[in-house]
Amino acid sequence: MGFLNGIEYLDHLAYDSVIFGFAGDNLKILLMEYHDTALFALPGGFVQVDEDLNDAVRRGLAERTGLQNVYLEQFYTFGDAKRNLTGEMNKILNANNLGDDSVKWILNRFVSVAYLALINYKNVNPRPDEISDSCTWYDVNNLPPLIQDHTLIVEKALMTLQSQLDHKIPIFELLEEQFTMAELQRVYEVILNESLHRGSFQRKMLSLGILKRHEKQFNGGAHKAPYLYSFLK
Amino acid sequence: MGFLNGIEYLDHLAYDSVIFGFAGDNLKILLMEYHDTALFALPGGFVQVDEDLNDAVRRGLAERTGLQNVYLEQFYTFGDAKRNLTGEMNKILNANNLGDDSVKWILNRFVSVAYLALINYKNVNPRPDEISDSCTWYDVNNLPPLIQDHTLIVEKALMTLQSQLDHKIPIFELLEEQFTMAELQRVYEVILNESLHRGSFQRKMLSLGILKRHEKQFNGGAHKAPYLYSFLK
DNA sequence: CTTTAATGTCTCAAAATGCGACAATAATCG
DNA sequence: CGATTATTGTCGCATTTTGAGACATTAAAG
Repeated sequence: MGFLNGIEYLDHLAYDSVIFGFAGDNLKILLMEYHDTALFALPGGFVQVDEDLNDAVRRGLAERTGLQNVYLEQFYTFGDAKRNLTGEMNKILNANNLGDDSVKWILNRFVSVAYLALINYKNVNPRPDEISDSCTWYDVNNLPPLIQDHTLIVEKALMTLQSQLDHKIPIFELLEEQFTMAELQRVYEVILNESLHRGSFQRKMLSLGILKRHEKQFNGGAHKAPYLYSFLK
Repeated sequence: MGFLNGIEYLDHLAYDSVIFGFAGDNLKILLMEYHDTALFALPGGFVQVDEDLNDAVRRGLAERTGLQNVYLEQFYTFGDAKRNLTGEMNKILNANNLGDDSVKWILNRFVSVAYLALINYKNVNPRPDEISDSCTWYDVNNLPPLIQDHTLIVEKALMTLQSQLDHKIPIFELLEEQFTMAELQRVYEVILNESLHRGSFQRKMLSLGILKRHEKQFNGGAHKAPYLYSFLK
């Protein structure tokens, strides 16, 4: 077991979360930068000895974003023996004056269970923890270099999103309560990384019977004002 | 850490494998029965301290089935704090005279990474390990009661199979090198748990361009002899 | 008032799908 | 040995889904 701030955690087990938001025209994820290291990482954490794995991830997510009840899905567990580079972790520990023996367990090998979350960009107030300078949004197609195998984790998260876009993923978690058809289409296009035909997309979405149409908005933009939609539930 | 037969394993981390085969007209999975306990479980194991998680699972699979290079896919990690019922494990340890302190670590909480495998029923020679009486096939729709949350693990494996049947799953791993269209259709029907229209299924499969048609077989059965097919690769 | 560009909808062709029907075939049985 | 029977491969047809362009509508900009 390992201790951190007096709390006991399972050794060798961690989680990392790929937290997706949608802003402007692009998918973003939350990244943390550690003090004085220029090392970027996915927000992650450890599992307390009597805590459900899923609860641990929700706890960490709430601490980082202030959000409860977000859409959260486990997608893969990364367990290569060599995935933990002790050099990087040493640098982080030293920069934070955490070099004493009581936290040496953090340098051990860790198997990490990876989760993806879909959240509304605007509802979030990212909060860095004690050992990180920042916790901010980065464009998924323009990430800084990440520690360990975190780039691979992000790639796998994206693949999971793509493969599940048709069925299971509640895309509305990424959008405002009300949104235009163009915004919805843009989310699909960014996740699938391909452009879709406007007419066909609109017809398909409306035929699914999952959208409620509201009055037209007067959004101040030029040209014909679009309807607003929301997801039925 | 924990030791077993002089080998060191990561504590708190295990894997379980749902090994699918297709025989007669049904999906089957491999289950183990522990000595003198009437307890059934999925074949599983532990991860050595310097071993990749995926390698550990392949090692265990080879030991149980004698097979190398099988299709293997990680599908979920089960991490509830209460998923390990010490009563069941105690019973198993006692029945095997393993009650001494050196294996008490097995009674700890374990997070288990679950894998599914697709293998050819006929190529397998299931081998029980030291603490199990048997390692044999059971019809997926008629399983004995399983320990811990293993029934849940099987259900999730089946759901994963269903959701991936269209895209990613190499179904041919379940079949002989050559097979009839009726056999292939039966595999789909069993996994999807619904009957399919014969003509449409044949047309669809042939249109995919992934099948090679061979000469007709003389299978000794009555009626018109069907073509044999194999998957292109 | 005209221009411009985004929006909602429609039409048409092409493709995919559901479902039944038909002829061909090979073992079985009278 | 010929008729029966059940299975197979294929086809036809109606229906549904999809891809792509076209049109009128609309609201801001010039």
